[in-house]
Amino acid sequence: MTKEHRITRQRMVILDELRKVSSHPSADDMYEIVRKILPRISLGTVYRNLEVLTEMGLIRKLEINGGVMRFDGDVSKHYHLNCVQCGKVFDIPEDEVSIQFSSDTVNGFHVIDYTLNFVGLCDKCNNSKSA
Amino acid sequence: MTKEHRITRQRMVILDELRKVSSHPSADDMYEIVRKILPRISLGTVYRNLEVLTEMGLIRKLEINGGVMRFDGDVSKHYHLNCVQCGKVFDIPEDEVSIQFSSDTVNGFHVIDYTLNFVGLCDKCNNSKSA
DNA sequence: CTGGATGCAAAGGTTTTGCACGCTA
DNA sequence: TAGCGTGCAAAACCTTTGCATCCAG
Repeated sequence: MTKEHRITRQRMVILDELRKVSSHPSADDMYEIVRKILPRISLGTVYRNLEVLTEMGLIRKLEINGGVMRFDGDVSKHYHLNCVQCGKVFDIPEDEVSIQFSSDTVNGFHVIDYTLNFVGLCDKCNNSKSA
Repeated sequence: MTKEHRITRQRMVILDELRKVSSHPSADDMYEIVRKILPRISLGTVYRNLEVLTEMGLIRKLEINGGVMRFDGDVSKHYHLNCVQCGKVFDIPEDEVSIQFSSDTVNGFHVIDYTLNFVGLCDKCNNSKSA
């Protein structure tokens, strides 16, 4: 049978805090955030829980720009834009983008899922650039 | 002015070999491939050249599934599918997919580029699964 | 010749893991 | 009470970098 997942204080706090922020933090960012509430938590525990929560479908793991993994407490369908100027990651609602491919079979391959990430300039950086 | 880039034997062999394969190799894969031709080449040189060749636009750097970086000698526009079964990466021609968003401004963001990767089953794995 | 490129090895940064103890269910 | 989870620290991994030497232009 599937492995049992207990609700520990650490796991709960990590999930709660991740859901509060919109910054798409890295594991280390989460470590710093959670440490303010649970000062004795270890980085390993943060990594392990982010992994477990991802498996459970409660959070999403993002691979935005080849570097570190980022995490998202919002599991609803949406895309991301990585600002080349400030490096921050922003949400792009699903309905802003239209993507189509031959149902579940593209070029002989059975498509299960896809990831779509945008690279560009956020509102703030775009304005300060033209100023 | 822009930094000069010399044509060294190592750089040439790396580019040639990458163009020959369709496996989207990692830096370490490339190291093993190139080592058969230049046994004394170092891993650092492979990394440095893959970086330079990417800057020069002669190859592409791919971030397929959060793990290691992979490289592609084909710089024409196309997408990739990562097979969940065998882990290999396959090309998907541009015309198999249609993607649209509000020109260069999506949700207030200035879009410069985007990456689209598919996850699924390759032809081979899909067939052996149903067998 | 000049300075970009290489080989080697060490360092850097992120993520994983072994182990003894703690705590949830 | 069983065994999953935790804290700590070491290890594993991938990638970058310092340095003396080499070589392309």
